[in-house]
This record gives sequence, structure tokens and C-alpha cells, in this order.
Amino acid sequence: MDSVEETAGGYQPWSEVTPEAARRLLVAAVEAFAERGYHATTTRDIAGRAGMSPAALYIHYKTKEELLHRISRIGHDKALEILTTASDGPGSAAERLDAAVRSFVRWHAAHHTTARVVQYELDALAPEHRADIVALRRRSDAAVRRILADGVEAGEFDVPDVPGTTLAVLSLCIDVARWFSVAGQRTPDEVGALYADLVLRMVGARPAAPRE
Amino acid sequence: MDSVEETAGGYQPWSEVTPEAARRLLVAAVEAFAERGYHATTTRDIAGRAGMSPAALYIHYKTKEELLHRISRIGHDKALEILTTASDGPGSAAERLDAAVRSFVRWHAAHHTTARVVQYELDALAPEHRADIVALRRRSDAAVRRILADGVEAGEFDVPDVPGTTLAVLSLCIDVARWFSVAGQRTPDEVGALYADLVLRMVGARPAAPRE
DNA sequence: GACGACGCTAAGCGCTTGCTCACCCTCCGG
DNA sequence: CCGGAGGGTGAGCAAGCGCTTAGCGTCGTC
Repeated sequence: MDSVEETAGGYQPWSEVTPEAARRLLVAAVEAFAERGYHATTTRDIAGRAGMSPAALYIHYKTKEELLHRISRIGHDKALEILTTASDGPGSAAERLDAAVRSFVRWHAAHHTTARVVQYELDALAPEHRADIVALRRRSDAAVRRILADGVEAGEFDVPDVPGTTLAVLSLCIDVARWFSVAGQRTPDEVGALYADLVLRMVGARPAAPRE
Repeated sequence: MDSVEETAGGYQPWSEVTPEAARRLLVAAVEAFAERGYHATTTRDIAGRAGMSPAALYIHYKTKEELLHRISRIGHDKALEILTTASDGPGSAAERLDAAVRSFVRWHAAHHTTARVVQYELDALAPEHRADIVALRRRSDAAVRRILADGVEAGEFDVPDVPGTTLAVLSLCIDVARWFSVAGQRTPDEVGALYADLVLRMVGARPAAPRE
């Protein structure tokens, strides 16, 4: 597995996870969870990938579920940051929507192994942990909805159903994590560009967007 | 759980699964897999939901994985049938695309518990079993791509990247299974109508479609 | 150079898992 | 009234699970 290169070579090197051994375990867990799913992954497998004994995991994390929670939390923080940056940024609604979709999709493609865990292992979380993740997701939803609402108000967009379209846009972007690189041959940038274009069409963007 | 009503009251009553006890087990497995995921579901849980002892499962199915395979197979058959019916049907490309998305989405919403298992538990399948499911998915992809290609050729659609847009359309529809009814308040028909409209916008449909 | 503190391991506990097996009903043809 | 077949059960096996605990080596500190 060349996963070390992927995470170490790229950005987001999980720098917020501070004891180095804890970071190694977390990265190993991301790989394992993405590959086989949370429930099919054993603590022995995670520790093994990190080059440690099974017991080492419990020095840095109380349970296997806490590991998932940490991963989910960091990932959702990043996702929310991407969306709010675009949402609060300058430019027309179309430009902001383009930026939001483009960067959100690019992240899901480039970090599809992390994204897969973050987006598809939600209900393996304990109820309390799930609650604070769900709160983050609602804020992501709000960020996108705001762009759409702004665009409609400014007459830039034609969107009969703003909440429904918000849901569809987010759903479309998130699902990139499921299929990306299984199909191969597209770069994250290319997928981001394609999806930004498709979403602008979905909202019936009129002028503004300096593209195509 | 009122799942019995859902599957018995609606269409697709799993009538193709012939010994009645085997059908009860399969329906129980669909519920359990959709709720907790394949790996988190125990054979005791499945048998319990079907009102049987754990050992009864092995009279009708060789392994737990065979159960998943049967579910996946039936579901993918249904999904492919829906798409090819629309794809081979009469009407303009826009009308056929509308029908395809509308019915495909409606199915994913109405049978979201089945769809969730079918679409998101693929890699719990054994390699040989996965292979024949993947073949079915490729045919689904081809059905949608054909509609798009027809529309472009006829000058009805404006689609720069047909394979990429095909992927996006299918991805959008499939992901309905993930979020539907968790959010609540929309009927399968409403989601189908919304999504058909969004997809027609994505492909830049010009005239034809007698809608909106 | 004694000494905790810390990061880690070997061994293993208690429990659950997928699955099996010996046996038991119930039905039905003769 | 018998007998065999097939759907079903209770008990349980081997293996694997998440997690714990006793102890070990290696530090920095005085």
C-alpha cells in the first residue's frame, strides 16, 4: 500500500493529531476503514498496519469507536471549512457556487479514502458522537443553501426548490467519494471542474460565471 | 418495525424467492443489513427477525454472504430493468431521460432500505459474486449513456462530457438511497420529479420535455 | 546511578461470531 | 399404522473479537 505517500506527500497530513504514534494509528485506521468498512476492520489490523502490537492502540484511544469519531470529526471540520470559505467568499453567487462545488469535490476525490470513512460510516458512531457530527453536517447544508438563496434573490439562479436542490448538490458531491478511483482515469481537478459546470446548470445560472 | 407492511403492501414482494420461509429470512436480512450494515448484522439477528432459530438460516442459504448476494442480485436486476425500460422506450431523448431518472429515483426512495443494501454493501460480496453484480452495473451505465448520446446526436442535449455526466447522473440517483427518509417529508414521487428536472437541466435539454 | 514516567508488548480473558450436528416434530403415501 | 423425507430446533464448537493487565525497556532528572 502506498498510502503513506498519499497522506504524507499531499496536504492534510493529519498534523492536528499530535503524538506521532497516535497519528500513525489514525492513518492506519483510515486506510482500513475505507478498505473494508468500520465493522469489518479489527483492532489487530489497525495496529498491524501501524507496525504496533494490538494493545498499543489502547494507549492512545479508549476504544475503536473513538478512533472513528476522531477521524469523522477532523474530516467534517475540513469539509465544513471548505464550504464556508466558498460561501463567505467574494464574488457573485455563481462564482461562489462554482468555488464551493469545485473545491468540495476536489477534496472528496483527492482524499477519497478519508472521505469514504467520513461520509459512509456515520452510523457506526455512538449516539452522542453522532450528534455532534450531525450538527456539523447541518452547517454544511446551511452554507450551500445560503449560496443558492443569494443567487435566487439576485436573479442569477432559477431554483424552484432551494432545500431540495441543496440536498441534491451536496449528495452529488459527497457520492464522489464512493466511486472515485475505482473507475480511475480522472484527476480530482477534472472531476471538480465537471461537477461545478453540472451544478451551475442545475441552478440555471444566467450570467456572471466566467466559464464556457 | 412496520417493514412487513412496506414490502408486502407495496409492489416487489420478493415473489421470486420461493420457499416462504426463505423469503421471510431474506426480507429480515434486508432490514437488518439496511439498518446496521452487513458486517454488523449477525445471523442470529436475521433469524430472530424472521421468527426462527439461528440454525434455520442454513437450511435455506449456505452462508450469510449468499443471502447478501441474492438480495444484491435481485435488486440490481430490478434497477437495470427500470433503466433499460426507459432507455428503450418511445419518445425523445429528453422524455426518455426524464422517465429514467424519475422511475430510478422513485425506486431508490420507495425501497430505500433494499436500495441501501444493494448499492452500499457491494464490497462485502465474495469476489466471484461481486463480478456478476458489476457486470449488471455496467449495463445500467450503458443504458443511461445511450440516452445521453442519443440526445447529443439529435441536438437536444448539450453535454461536453458524456461518460462523466452519465456517472454523475447515476451517482446522484443512487445516493438517494443514503439520505431518503432520514430527512423525511418528501414522497418518492416528489423526489423523482425534482431530480428529473435537475438532470434535464444538467444536460441542457432544449425543447421536447413537456414539463415545467 | 537509582528512579519513576512513559510507550509499548506478550499473553490472555470473557464474549460473540458464523456455522454444524444430533435430534425432533409434522406431514403424507402405502 | 408405519416409515421416510424435509423443515425446524437446542446445544455447542472453533475461531476471532474488543479490550485488559502485568511486566519490560528506555528515557530524562536529580
